[in-house]
Amino acid sequence: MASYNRVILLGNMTRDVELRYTQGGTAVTDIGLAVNDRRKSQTGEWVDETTFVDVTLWGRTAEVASEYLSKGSPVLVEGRLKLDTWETEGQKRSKLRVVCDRMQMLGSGGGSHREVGGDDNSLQEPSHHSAPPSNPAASPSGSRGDDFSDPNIPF
Amino acid sequence: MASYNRVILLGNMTRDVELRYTQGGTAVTDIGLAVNDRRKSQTGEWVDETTFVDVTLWGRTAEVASEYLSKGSPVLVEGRLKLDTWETEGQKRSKLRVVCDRMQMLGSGGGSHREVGGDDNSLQEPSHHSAPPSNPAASPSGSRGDDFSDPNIPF
Amino acid sequence: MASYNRVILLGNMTRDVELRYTQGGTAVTDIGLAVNDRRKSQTGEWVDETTFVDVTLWGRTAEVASEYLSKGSPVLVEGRLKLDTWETEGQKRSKLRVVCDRMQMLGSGGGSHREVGGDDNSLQEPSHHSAPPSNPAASPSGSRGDDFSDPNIPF
Amino acid sequence: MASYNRVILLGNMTRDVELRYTQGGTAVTDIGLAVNDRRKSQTGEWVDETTFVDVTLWGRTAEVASEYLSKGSPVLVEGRLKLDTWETEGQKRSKLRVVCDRMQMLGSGGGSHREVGGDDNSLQEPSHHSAPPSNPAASPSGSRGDDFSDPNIPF
DNA sequence: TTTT
DNA sequence: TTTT
Repeated sequence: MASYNRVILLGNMTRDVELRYTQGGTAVTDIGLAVNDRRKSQTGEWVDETTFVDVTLWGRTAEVASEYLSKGSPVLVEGRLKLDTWETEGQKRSKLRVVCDRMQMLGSGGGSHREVGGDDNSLQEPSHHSAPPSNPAASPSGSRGDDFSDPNIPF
Repeated sequence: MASYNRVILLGNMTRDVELRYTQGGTAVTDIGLAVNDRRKSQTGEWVDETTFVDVTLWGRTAEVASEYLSKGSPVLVEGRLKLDTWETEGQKRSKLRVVCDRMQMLGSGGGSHREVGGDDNSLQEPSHHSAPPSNPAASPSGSRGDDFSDPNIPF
Repeated sequence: MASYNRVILLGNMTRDVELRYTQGGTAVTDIGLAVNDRRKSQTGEWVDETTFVDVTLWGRTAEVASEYLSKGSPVLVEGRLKLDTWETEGQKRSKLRVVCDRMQMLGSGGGSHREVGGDDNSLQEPSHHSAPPSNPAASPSGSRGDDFSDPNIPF
Repeated sequence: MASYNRVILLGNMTRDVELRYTQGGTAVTDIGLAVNDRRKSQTGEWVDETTFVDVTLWGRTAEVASEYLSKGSPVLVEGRLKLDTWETEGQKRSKLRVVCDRMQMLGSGGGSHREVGGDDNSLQEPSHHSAPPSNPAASPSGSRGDDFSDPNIPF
């Protein structure tokens, strides 16, 4: 019953980013990632083995990728495996891809520190994402600062 | 400049959960985890090596842990390393712990499927946590269902 | 140029283990894993989303799986994504699977502590796998104990 | 009983590498890693939070680090948490560090593809690391090539 | 004890 | 300070 699903990939983008938008206005994109692995063959030479993976980025992560990344860019993504299934001419088909939770750009050029996705990284309310939605009064935006002033929580 | 920080531990709790609350009303707790590793010694016997780690849980995750877990419970946590630093008698001290993003209970008894933390796992807006806060109109809660009806996004 | 490829899955086996052997006598098997994820739908109910993944186990790991696991068994695997490619009727096809480096059984019944794969977990020579093969004299099996007696390395 | 222990860090080295050797001739080093995290403070500014971690590298991995890395170098390490314990003046002390299984250099300058640690990445015998060392006859080096020619194993 |  |  228990389960866990985590993928961490560091590779290079195989194409430029093409942003789409849902009807609700949320940005989405499927980037292609090439993850290289060099392994020694039986004859002793090094053989490159490349794994091509499609990675879906949502929301702000997709927009940041679109703005800063392009074909060839190195990038680290963290996410989960997802299985898409569909039918073509009566044939069941399926494909694994990664849905990204977090993206870390690794551009050698830029010096910008950018990680997107995951929680919103706010210090004062580190776990707002797991706060009970049924009790919005527990963390109104106006009172968030209170948490941080708690002397017992040196977060 | 780029960075990444990820820890995944599966172990047993070394004590019961003691919930605390910040002034803002957010639940917090530091659980103790014992992670066992069995390694072969030089004489060929198996030697157990245990790593004890303190893991901080926030918000709903802390509450769920408090409700369902106790000393001895197996649990999987995902999070990041965090360094606490302080001074005692003029001595600088520091300690690594883990701040949990996600928790997965592994109780052999219960059949309940429970994973907490991370995003809120809502299908219709998978990355709301990374949505641009500066543009709330782009994803008002009343229109979230729209995203899901988008025919081009078989998420 | 840099790359990294890591997958960690916890799920249940979708079928029994069928061991095969290479001509060289190495055991191998492809297990099926069902990784469940429960997410909240737009209407508020919990929807189960299952990701089916094929995972290849090699050597001792395959043998242990064959001995202890069967359809339904919970298991945690760590490995990397691998892309298989082939042609069917002139059509290029490909499929992602996971090649397992490490397996951890999670059977609620058994109390046996078993993790297989990865290094051989020998305390006295923790990194023999990355020892220089060009200098076998540096770590002959007969002298391995020496490492452990090194007073400066409280490993 | 089950356990899992995995850490993945990407950061910058806080000092140059100082190689040591065990009596058995195995290289070892403890590198310092600074892992930066930028989080938004309650007042809306970005605050940098740095986690300093000691990471132990063994064998070939230590040597490669010593050769190619220095203070400031970006590097990705994968390993496990380990708890060191000792006594000072009757006081029990302990410290968490990471023992590295795998290292990936991320030098912006070099174009060299280098990952060290883990298995030896040989295509023809992917899981030799989990082969029973007590039975070398099961995989003599002379017969390793056979595995690869197995038509049923498109590894 | 600290890196970008 | 410790869990199975």
